[in-house]
Amino acid sequence: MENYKEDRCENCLVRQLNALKSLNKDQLKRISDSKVSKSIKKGDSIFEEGEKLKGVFCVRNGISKLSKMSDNGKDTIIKIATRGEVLGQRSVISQEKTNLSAVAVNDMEVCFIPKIHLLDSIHENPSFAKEILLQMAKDLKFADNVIVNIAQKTVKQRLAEVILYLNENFGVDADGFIAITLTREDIANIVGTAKETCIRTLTNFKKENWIVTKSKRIKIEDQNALRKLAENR
Amino acid sequence: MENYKEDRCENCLVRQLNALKSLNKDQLKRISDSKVSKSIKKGDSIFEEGEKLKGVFCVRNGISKLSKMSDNGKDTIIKIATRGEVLGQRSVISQEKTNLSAVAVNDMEVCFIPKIHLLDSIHENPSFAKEILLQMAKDLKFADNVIVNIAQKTVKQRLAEVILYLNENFGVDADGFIAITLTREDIANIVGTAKETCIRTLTNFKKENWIVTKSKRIKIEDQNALRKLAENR
DNA sequence: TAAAAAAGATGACTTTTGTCACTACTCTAA
DNA sequence: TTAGAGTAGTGACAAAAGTCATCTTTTTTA
Repeated sequence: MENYKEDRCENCLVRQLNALKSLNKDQLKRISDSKVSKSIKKGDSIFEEGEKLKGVFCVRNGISKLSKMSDNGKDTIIKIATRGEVLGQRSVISQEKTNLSAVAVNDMEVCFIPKIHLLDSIHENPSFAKEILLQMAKDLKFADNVIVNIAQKTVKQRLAEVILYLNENFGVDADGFIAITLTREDIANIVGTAKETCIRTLTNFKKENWIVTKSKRIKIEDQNALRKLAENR
Repeated sequence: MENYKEDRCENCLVRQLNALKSLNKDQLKRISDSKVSKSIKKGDSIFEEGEKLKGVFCVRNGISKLSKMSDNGKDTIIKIATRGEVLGQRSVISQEKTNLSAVAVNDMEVCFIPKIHLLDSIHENPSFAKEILLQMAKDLKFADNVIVNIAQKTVKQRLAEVILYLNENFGVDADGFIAITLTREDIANIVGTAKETCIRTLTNFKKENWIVTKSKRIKIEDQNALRKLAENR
């Protein structure tokens, strides 16, 4: 956690939570004043599973993968977080060690908000607390979906779903390629399969002309076909 | 939702949330007065996926399975809820249709608490809101674990884990059998596998003398062996 | 309490997925 | 600019899990 520098980061935490209106000026100022921002290099970790966090991290720029290690030594990526999203909320709220690791997928800028501010605001400001509740409710619903998908769908279907998800959430670049480049292994770790199986399935999609790849990058050519597969139709 | 009867159910919601101290007398009385209790027969549903709930349900007696249907028509059981647990919280808080179905595993008694009371208490009482936040944080952590397990472990390992979980959470009866009897299909739906695979794996465990079964009921004979398997040692 | 329904169990077979070993490509840092 | 590290891709094979059919046992209910 070295390398901090003072900085106003435009109240990213607050903005992300859509709760700007629910914090008064004093609270805002207090949070804003205490923030420090930090640069993180691609591949470096923001925090590691098992760490006790002193606050939350708000993504200003770049992309982070949140993953958890299984007993067999393999990682599963639980979530991909981008600009505006808050990392470490869950464990700060429950005052436990974090159950996830956060690693930068590309160069990032995050700002750190000491936990006292988060906890105080929750306690003093019901609307703020409610915003956080809503955020967690959303995460929970998402998690339920992931569980059902992994439990019931094939790798083929889950991979199709993940590609569609990435396409929808990160958009495409000028050439139409999905604007987030993950390694095949990362994708496999989101899908919950082996790297080789992931690559083979991508090859399969290419042969069907549903996608095109250019080294790491992926472009969707037939969204409907992917959707049909993912949704079992 | 017919068949209500007036009843004080000892503030189950409040008790479950460990937040008794955080509600004042007025709030307690208001919630207590508005509660209605209901009997639900084994196999009947409390609510169905997609319903808009008018409140939450607190389990007074019996066991409920919370499940979600996949596109392929197969159920996955996300959670087993018992005495003191609250059903429908997530969707009431986010004011959305529920993403899960709740079905009674055996005869149940639940009490219904109109959502207005939950929402009001959250807004008026920071400690109460925080208790709910903690509850959801816990659920979220649990969900993360389930995701990693389904993604990385074999059916054998997950089944061992589920048996240990049931044993720990529901205890054993006079003969040492786990005090919750689920069908093999229910167990398969928790593990996220086919009924036949589940049965075969149980047979396997029996041959290893790790468990004993008596029709539906299961007794653990070698907890260490199961744990070792589940934890990849 | 007997018939029907539901659930458990198992075999045979197929499909899916994982593992290991290796080659080829691509990016990055000296 | 080039060597080396990291990543993509593929084949061959093994293991895990799913499906379908069938029979037995248990549970429910008329």
